[in-house]
Amino acid sequence: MENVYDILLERGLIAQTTHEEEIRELLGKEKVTFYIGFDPTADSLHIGHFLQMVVMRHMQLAGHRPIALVGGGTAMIGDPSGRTDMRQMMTPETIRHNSECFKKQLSCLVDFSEGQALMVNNADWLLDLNYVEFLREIGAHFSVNKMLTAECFKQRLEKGLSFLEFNYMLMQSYDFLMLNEKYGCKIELGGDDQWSNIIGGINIVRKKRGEQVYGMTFTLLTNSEGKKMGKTAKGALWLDPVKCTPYDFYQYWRNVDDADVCRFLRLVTFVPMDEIREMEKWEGSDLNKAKERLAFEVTKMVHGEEEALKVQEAAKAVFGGGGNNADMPTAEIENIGEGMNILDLLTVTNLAPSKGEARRLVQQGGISVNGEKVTDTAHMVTGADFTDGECIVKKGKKVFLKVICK
RNA sequence: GGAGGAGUUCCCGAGUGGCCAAAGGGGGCAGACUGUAAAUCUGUUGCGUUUCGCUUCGGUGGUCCGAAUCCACCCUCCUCCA
Repeated sequence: MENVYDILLERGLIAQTTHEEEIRELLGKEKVTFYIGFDPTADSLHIGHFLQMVVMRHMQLAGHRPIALVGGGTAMIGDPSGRTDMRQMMTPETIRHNSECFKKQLSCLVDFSEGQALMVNNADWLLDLNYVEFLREIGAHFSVNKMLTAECFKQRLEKGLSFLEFNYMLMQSYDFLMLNEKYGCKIELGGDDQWSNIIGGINIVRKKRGEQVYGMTFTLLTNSEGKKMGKTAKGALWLDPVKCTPYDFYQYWRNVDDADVCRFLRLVTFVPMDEIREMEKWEGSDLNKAKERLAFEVTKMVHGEEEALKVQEAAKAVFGGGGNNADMPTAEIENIGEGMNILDLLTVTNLAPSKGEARRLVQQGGISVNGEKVTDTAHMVTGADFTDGECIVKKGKKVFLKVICK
């Protein structure tokens, strides 16, 4: 069987490793327990976490044992790495709720059955720590001088960094120590912004237990311009279908830049490399096929095959014209009565956030009703526009909405 | 604790009494071109009952016919000193 390290490398997932050769050898010869941490700062994971989940799956498929560490304890502190502002403090209740949500979402790629993967919460050991003891045991091994030079604090040193957050690195390092002690965890994985925190953990495990452990970070999802991915108009690209509908999720991937398709196929899907290499030769509008594949594969993993097929059909119907539009996004309105002004229709269906914007959209020719462009802001939409109680409103080129009249 | 400096619309940033719903850039949205791509060009980007009205420049009060702009107090952040 191919070494999973080579697979990760080939797919472009690996950003940095502490000991390349040793890690590769270790992964090739035995079942290794490794961990990735997730801080429960929201009630859903997003696409950035998804990449970590993909890595866990690659590792699990290769026979290794993942530990998903939920940062119930560290979330009480807030990770300052690479951030320009302080995180909002979270209440213990929120953190607990969020952790529960994570568990469900992680299960879509990671198999937690029969101890093949573990899920633990660092609140279990962090919350009961004794301050003085902790300082003596762990704090003594960290050099402030060194920490201050760490890349992850750089921005914060200009803006201000509270002592609370400064301690985050110690907490996360302690996690590794505990996981190593309890479960024999040997590798810590994480996003590339976690590099400093991971190094801290490795050092403390070596100092306290005399054991050599390893760290590896993964590429952050960025587009060809180096910007962070996963931001949509509505916010982050959440995995939760309520916070980001499967249709929107699919469309997001369907619309990535030409320059990014193949890289994303490598990073976030399990499409065999042979196929991807073939797609890399495609050019021009042929790339649309690759984008379709990407969108379908990712949606399938997150929302299931059935849902992925549905939204794919919906997308084809909508953009291809005709066909089944049963799964197009919809909005309901109460009663059309004697007709409704187009501006009102746009605002009540949330296609436009305000009347002013609705007016602008109409004036600039961005709105169509049943395929007919509407340019008059006084236009009335009447019962005659509804067939079987349905009416299709299009905003711009890509946003379709089926309005249902009850 | 002391001395300075700053807080403007989604973001950066100009604006130091009326011509300010506030320059410029970024981002967003829409139009043209296309391939549901990129680049480019054009328009637009507080809210509304839209040749007009209303709300907004950290907060609260004040001066003035009139305040983002002046005054007082407060809050937050930054820099230097302790």
